[in-house]
Amino acid sequence: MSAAHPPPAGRPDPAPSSRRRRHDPDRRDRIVATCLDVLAEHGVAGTSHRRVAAAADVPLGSMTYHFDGMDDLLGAAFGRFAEEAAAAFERRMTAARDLDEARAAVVALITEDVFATRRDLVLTHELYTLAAREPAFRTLTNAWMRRSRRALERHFDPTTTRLVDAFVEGITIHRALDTEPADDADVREAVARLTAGAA
Amino acid sequence: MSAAHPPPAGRPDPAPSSRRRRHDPDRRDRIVATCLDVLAEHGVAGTSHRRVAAAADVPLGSMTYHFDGMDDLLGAAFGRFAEEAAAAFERRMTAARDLDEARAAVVALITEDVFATRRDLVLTHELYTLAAREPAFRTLTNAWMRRSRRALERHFDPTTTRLVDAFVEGITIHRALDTEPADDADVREAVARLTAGAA
DNA sequence: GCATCGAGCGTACGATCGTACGCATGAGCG
DNA sequence: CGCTCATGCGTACGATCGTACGCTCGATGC
Repeated sequence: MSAAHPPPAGRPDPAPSSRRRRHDPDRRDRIVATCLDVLAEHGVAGTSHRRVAAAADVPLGSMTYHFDGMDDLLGAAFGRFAEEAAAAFERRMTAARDLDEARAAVVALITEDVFATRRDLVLTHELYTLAAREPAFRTLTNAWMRRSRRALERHFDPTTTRLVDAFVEGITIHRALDTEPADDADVREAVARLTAGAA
Repeated sequence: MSAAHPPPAGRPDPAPSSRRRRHDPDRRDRIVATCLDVLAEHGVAGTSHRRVAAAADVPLGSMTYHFDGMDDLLGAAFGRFAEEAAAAFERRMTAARDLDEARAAVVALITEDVFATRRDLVLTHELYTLAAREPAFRTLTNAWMRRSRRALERHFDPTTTRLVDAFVEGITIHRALDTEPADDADVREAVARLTAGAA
């Protein structure tokens, strides 16, 4: 923490300067991105304005300037996270060309670690926990889920979609908790069963 | 919160007094129980020694006396929670007499709110989140899961057990997040499929 | 070129945190 | 009946928190 900013020196590109260097959209983004790192490492409980500011190498004052308090910051950070996760999910699912490929995609999402880096796992649960307790954050998780489901519904009927979605969620938890998770083969088998006749 | 406790009046039995009233095992228990309430309401992030002490109506000093810091307190509280949850789960599952009743029990666990009061949902996720980030708490969740699974394995083979367990977990999340969860009938159907030929 | 104005940040304040330290107090023994 | 000692608690300290306030300073209009 000691010698923070680049400092007086730095400023990579004071160059362009053509028009407003003032309202730097970079700042806000960097804060949001860094906030996710801090959240992944210290959890909501350990995330403070100061810690994020230090990690993002921005002055503390920027925090209250760019965000209306802690909840606003958390909302922005988790919003971005959910956005990216949903996008990745969509990409994966829309790439599938038929039912079998869709099933394979679901299995891949679980077994490969696309969705399962420890970081993402932690962030996901941190968000879920927040949403479970505070309804305000549920609009965020709901939007995320809705989007994921829409992607699944390109291949499965709505009912099957909900079931598969839940199953994926559950397996993901078990992975996050290091509980000896089900074998890949068993997961494949289970997905097959859940989606039997489900176009 | 205002007028909580039974209060100054109470002390049901200062009576016995025959031997040591000093080491009051009640104190510690009440702190642990109250801590769970605080956790459910404010989350790990909002749980402090002071808040718990106030809610449990014990002096602040008791906190550091009975527990070696915050983590110890959290461990004790979540330990009790997991213990109770596992016991309830076991009771439910061991009551089933055959495969069909076992399936019904699993469905009941999901559809009825035995396991799904908002409070328990919140506490569960709060614990999972902690465990996802801090390995120390994973021994706790692992023990819980292992116990739950052993109960399931009275009726299903190990592989099926893991799959069903994951499915239950996933549906539970969806309920916690108020995402429109799957219909009861669909859940029943899904469990049937997952457990087809799984004695 | 200068006056003006708002974007952005440095700093300081009050609240609250976890924890250590030392005293009260009542049980147990002679 | 009094001494002793550990249990249990009141309190105070240093660190850290979120946030408000006011200054700096570059961009813009004349």
